[in-house]
Amino acid sequence: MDPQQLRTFVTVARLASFSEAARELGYTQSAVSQQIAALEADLGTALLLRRPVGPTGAGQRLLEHAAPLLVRLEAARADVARLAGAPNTRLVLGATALAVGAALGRALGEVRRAYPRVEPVVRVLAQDVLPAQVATGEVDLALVDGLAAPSDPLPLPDVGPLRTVAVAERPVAVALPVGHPLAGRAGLALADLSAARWLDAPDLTPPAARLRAAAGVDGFRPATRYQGTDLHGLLALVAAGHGLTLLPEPVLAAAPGVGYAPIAAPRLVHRIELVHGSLPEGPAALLARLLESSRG
Amino acid sequence: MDPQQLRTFVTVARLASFSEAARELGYTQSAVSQQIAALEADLGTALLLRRPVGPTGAGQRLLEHAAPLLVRLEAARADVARLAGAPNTRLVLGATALAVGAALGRALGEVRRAYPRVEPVVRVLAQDVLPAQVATGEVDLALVDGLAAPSDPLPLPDVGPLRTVAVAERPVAVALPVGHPLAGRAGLALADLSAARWLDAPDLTPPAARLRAAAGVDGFRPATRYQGTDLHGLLALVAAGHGLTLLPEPVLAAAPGVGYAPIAAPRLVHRIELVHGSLPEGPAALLARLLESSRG
DNA sequence: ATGGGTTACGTCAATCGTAACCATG
DNA sequence: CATGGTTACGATTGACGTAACCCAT
Repeated sequence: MDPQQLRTFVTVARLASFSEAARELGYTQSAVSQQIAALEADLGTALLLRRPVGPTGAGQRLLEHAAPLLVRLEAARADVARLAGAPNTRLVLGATALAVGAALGRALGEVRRAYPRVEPVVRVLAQDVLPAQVATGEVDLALVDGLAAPSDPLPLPDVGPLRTVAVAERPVAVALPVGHPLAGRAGLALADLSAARWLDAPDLTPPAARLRAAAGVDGFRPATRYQGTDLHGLLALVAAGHGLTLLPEPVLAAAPGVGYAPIAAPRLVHRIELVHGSLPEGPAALLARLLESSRG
Repeated sequence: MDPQQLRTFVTVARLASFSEAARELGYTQSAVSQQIAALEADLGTALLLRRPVGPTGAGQRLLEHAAPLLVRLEAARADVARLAGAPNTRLVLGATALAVGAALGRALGEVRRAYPRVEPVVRVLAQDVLPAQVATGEVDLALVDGLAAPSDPLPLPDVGPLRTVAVAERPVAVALPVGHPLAGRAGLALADLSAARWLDAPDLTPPAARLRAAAGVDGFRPATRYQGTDLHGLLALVAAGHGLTLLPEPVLAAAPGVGYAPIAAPRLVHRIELVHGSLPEGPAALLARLLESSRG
């Protein structure tokens, strides 16, 4: 099972065409055909149906394995390259939207003082792609926010040997329109809110499925979906009564126009975790040290 | 980065010898040397120091990536083979020691009635190797027990696309010698026991590091280490006052000679999860269905 | 001098491209 | 009949083994 073969296999499957895949990979259509044939011979099964081109059952299974495999291969290469190559003088930070805050601002300031020549880049991305971006070296480190039980780490996809450290932990509250009867109430149970209308903002807050798992009950039916990473827009929808959302309490305390009530059960925290691989000396390593020690 | 090259690399590193690795892999010493050279050329760095043979820094990093990568490759192959090969007529179940219980016994009985010709095999293994065993097809499915927050899945190593379902969940209690002042006490907090003497039984109960993380405090210093998967021996040590252990409450309730006290905080459960890949029709699939529906 | 990793070189297999071929819509 | 995947074939590349080499105990 050559990685090359796996790459062309996933490409063919994605484009549903041998010739398109050949073009994208810089091969002849014939070479692609031969690679697929070799892979099928190696595994002893047909992987693709031809005309129209699509995965067989076995091909479907292989596809689920192949993508993470290729990510991990690239991650391995990036990891040794990091250690072998020139000392990194850039600083690219990946982060989920809610992970960018005052603590990061302070730390970034110190890094700019120490390395005046580097221009830090902050790239806001979805939670589930960040570990892969770190592993493959597309970002140097990442700040990921999410909900978890106090004792448990965030459930992040495992894409290789990465270090994960919590750098901030805040209580969780539900955002409400001002004047909502529940606003300000203490001891709220998440399960009691399962029948309410919820806002689904996948780039900012945990999805409904996660809420159901945390509360242990069904419900949390999303009424409106908010696509975007902008907090103000989401809060405006909350204020207008379009639904509820779970957010860190300090964020809601500082937001005008919305009320909130802390969630007491189940015991949940909003946590920001720093994800990074090995960091040779440089601005990225400094930023990691600052964030780890600031813890806030 | 050919998988073959990675395999010889990890073998050379493990045996600290080119010639030994060549013997184990069925190559010439020369071929091994050439493969390592090619890999080093590909990655642009020295990976091994010669005479004595050992990994360089970059080699160390690559080793951390290579082992899981090879496991996942084998898992991919096994997964398509499962779907392509002859319908599985065997039944090999992997399980951690505490996951083998009455519910499994009942389910296994039904499987034997439905498939009188198969001889089920139950293989007791450590928690952290079971997912890999499932992925690579060495066992058909696995029952894994462990501690977790009620809403969170067990923290298992991710070795590929596997399905995980909770099949049983029980309260957690601390095992104590009979007559211990805490025995029978309700509302015990785990953190209050951090200074006690603990038994470290890595094959049966969560390690000290996990307890520290769950309780959020230091401590849980292991006094005695118990290597083995036999519950009775461990309980005998508890009864003799050699230390405390965390176990499912029903197990302790049925054990003579030991007392116990349920843990109220943090909210933890002892859960048994079923781990399996795709299961073509056969005894393994039936057992999975039975376990999933019994939930006990 | 010997054990063990490297290098040179010959052989064989694998892979790619060109081009002829065939099947499906 | 045309688009697109397969097969045949020749050329190139790469991988392994033998054997000579070299370096460090």
